[in-house]
Amino acid sequence: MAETTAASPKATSKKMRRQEAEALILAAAEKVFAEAGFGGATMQLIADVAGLPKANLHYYFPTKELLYRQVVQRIFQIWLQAADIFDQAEGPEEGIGAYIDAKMEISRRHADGSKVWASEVMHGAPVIQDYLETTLTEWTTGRIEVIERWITEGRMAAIDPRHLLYMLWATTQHYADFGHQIETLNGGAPLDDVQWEDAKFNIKTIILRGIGAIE
Amino acid sequence: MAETTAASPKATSKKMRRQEAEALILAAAEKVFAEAGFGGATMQLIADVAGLPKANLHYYFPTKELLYRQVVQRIFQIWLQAADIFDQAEGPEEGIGAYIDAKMEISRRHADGSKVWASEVMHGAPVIQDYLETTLTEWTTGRIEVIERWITEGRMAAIDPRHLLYMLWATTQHYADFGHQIETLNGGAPLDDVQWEDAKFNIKTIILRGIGAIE
DNA sequence: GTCTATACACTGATAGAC
DNA sequence: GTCTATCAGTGTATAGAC
Repeated sequence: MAETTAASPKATSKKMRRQEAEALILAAAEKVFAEAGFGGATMQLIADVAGLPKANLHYYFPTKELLYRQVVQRIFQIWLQAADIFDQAEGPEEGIGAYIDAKMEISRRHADGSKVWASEVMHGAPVIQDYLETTLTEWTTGRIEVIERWITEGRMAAIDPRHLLYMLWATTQHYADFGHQIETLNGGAPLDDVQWEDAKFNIKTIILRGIGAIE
Repeated sequence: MAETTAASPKATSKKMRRQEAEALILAAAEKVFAEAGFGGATMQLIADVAGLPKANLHYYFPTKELLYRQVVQRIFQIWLQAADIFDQAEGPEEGIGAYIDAKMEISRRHADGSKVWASEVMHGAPVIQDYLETTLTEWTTGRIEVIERWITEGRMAAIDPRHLLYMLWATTQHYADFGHQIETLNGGAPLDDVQWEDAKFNIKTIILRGIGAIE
């Protein structure tokens, strides 16, 4: 289906639609915020990465903080999306295993987002604090109940669900947040496909065996 | 033993010795860099926290980057000091167990330092890259050999030592770097003594059992 | 909607009195 | 060694032409 009228010269090609411009800016912002932090990032640099004049950024996102806020909220959504897998599972081996796979995939595909998230939390979550207190707290409580049920059913050892969750978050996100360190220890090269599979396999093996979900 | 001469009115009380002033500034800097990141930290704020005029900072540390560099290097030393424990052990249960205890203690006592370190690595290690390529790489290689020997001796399962180390780093440092998130999920209160012991115990249980070092 | 030019605030760093 | 006053540079944000 064509635009409202094909006669309009400012249809789709030259004039970017609002949504496209915003997505372009958000992508550039995520990259720059990840590399330089909120304080180190400049609107000028974000504009350069996006290939737009600086003033355009302020047209779509009035302030730097508002732009940052949107970036963080987007990441939080991705962070939560991996949660669904947890619920659909019928046991710890499947549920936690799939959760590790999903979070590792996020660390690989959205490394910049993960870093922005880490930075935000490290600095006391000035923007996302309300989400931590509501959405994240509720999600965590729900998952703790699931794990406790698995323990009661004798499908895994009686470990503290809270510390297990922290270990899952820490370990998977480490591959994004500390990716530079891992890359350096890997001889300067990013992990290849095989190494990522190795990482997933090792993590799953240690944790699932550690909680008594597998032999 | 008194100062060179007790007659000097600017002996010890009023006139801070160089070492003391530097330590005071470094402590304030670590706190501010941890809370705001390198870009977000200001020399003015560091000065305020240290209780000194801004110009004094530039007297002891000519530039902001040099001050930051010293903070990062100090943290790296603490990071490495926990390594010794690893070597003195005669098996994985003792060695890795003690290493977890030591790194958790660092996360608790030097949370700010851990955050500065995390931030530095996340942003591509602009200051500490040479240490990653030399000291850290050598340390890691040495520890991998130890773990491989333990595997050969049948004292633990055949997991990839590299990913085990990453898991150890990630999990222990998470309690410092994501301390704010953990605190929020703990009802807004920092972990108390018992909870820290719980954390250590759960981590050790899962990992040591996960690598087949204990039942 | 897009972009150039610019206002205004802040920051790192220094000069120079004490 | 310590501190006040200040400079030069940079950053966010906006005004206003197109």
